[in-house]
Amino acid sequence: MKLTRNTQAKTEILHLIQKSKVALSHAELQELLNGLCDRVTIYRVLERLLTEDKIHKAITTEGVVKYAACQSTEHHHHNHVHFNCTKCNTTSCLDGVEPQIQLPLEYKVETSNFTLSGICPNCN
Amino acid sequence: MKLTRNTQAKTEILHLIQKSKVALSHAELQELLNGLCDRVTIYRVLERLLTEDKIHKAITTEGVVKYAACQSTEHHHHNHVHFNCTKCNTTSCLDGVEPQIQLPLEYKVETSNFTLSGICPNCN
DNA sequence: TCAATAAACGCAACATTGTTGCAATAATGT
DNA sequence: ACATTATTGCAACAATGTTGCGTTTATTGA
Repeated sequence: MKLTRNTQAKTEILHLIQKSKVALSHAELQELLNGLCDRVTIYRVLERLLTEDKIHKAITTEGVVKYAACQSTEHHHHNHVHFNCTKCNTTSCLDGVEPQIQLPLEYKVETSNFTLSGICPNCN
Repeated sequence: MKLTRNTQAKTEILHLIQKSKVALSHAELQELLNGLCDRVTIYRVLERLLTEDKIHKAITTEGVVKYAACQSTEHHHHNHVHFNCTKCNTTSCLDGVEPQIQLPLEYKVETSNFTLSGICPNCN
């Protein structure tokens, strides 16, 4: 495996994502980082964290890309559901929920994205 | 209901989406339209077609927004699954497939987006 | 501990995608 | 055919994402 270094930017970005209850967009991370590193660096760090399986993508029903920490490293399924609240504009993982889908065998699934949008319990 | 006019751009864009077997992005539509109308008009027409329920959005696992025609106007469910082939880079509706999701009652779902990514039967 | 190495960074410049205001145009009802 | 107003084109802008390159810095081994 290729060497990947734990830089200040990478450490801080991962911490931010991990301690956040909701998935964060690039713009939100940039805000939180408050100039600690360059815009471009954020993109590159996120790319690295994705390939290292430290974080995963959640895509809202509007097409906005957000990032969330991967939980249990052990049997962590990426095919869980994300919920995007249109009121507080947060996206979070519904960890318990796993969608059941029966699709024709000819399809080979590699990645998936399930996102529901609406009103979350907090805003209800 | 407010008046909406059937302009040349709107008619052509809807035709393109309807006769296409796969969902089309804004960029792909612009290419196909070959200068028939402005970039901005395409955005506005798509917006109108969405509110008129003539088309619906499909969002790839990469966050790219694509548009597909709504099929049977009668009992057309928008919570079907889209499949995005990473080889031929097409996104299409899996009309028969409907995901089963049990989520806590406190969540009020308004819209949803289910997208699988991988290899489609044609590229297999 | 320190020097060598290459991963990671900052910056600038660019590409793509989406939005807004306003004057000109064209689709509809009469 | 005409008046009304939805729709368009254009220009300008904002937001988002990418690339190249010279510099910095985290790591490894002497």
